[in-house]
Amino acid sequence: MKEPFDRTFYERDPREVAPALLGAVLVHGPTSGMIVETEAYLAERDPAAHAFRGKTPRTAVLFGPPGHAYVYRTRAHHCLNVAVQEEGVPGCVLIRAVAPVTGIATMRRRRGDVPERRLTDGPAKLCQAFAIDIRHYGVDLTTRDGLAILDDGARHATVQTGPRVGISVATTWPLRYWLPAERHVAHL
DNA sequence: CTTACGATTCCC
DNA sequence: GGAATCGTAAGG
Repeated sequence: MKEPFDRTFYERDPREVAPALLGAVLVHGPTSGMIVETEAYLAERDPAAHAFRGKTPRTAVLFGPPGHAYVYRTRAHHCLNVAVQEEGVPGCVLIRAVAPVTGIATMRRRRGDVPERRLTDGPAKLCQAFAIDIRHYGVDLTTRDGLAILDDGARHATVQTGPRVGISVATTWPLRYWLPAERHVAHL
């Protein structure tokens, strides 16, 4: 039986948590999927991080306790992150892609007529497929209720790393992590 | 109040 | 390559 990670799992540096999240299962109602791609955003000196310019109403949850969802809107889309590190330290991990496991028919209905591998291969695409939006801002991901991330109990020795995507600064930092040979990873 | 700008996606 | 599209943050 898969269980949520405990609080201490999320208390670490985003560069540790991001690869550790690969293989874990994102669950929301009937939909679930294995996390196959993540990105780390650092609490300190990371000009690409939303928290770089300090605490605002939008980024407040990043400064709160770890393991809570940071959902933000960009243009017409939503993205899901997990706040990590201890309270007051705004590190976070962006969930960039999952591989669908259950509720695929539901995802199809929400995503429209797209190829199977395009269902959840992007941060905004997976939010649409899982019906994650701003209402999930701040929700605790360490409980089984509602939106949750469950531990698959496996270790993933072969994690691929490379530059983050979609940003305009610090573009060469190798803070993107994904499972090799995964069809559902974006930009592959 | 006004303005600039996206941690994206989809279509041409 | 370019538009969609609107909340957020910063500045007047």
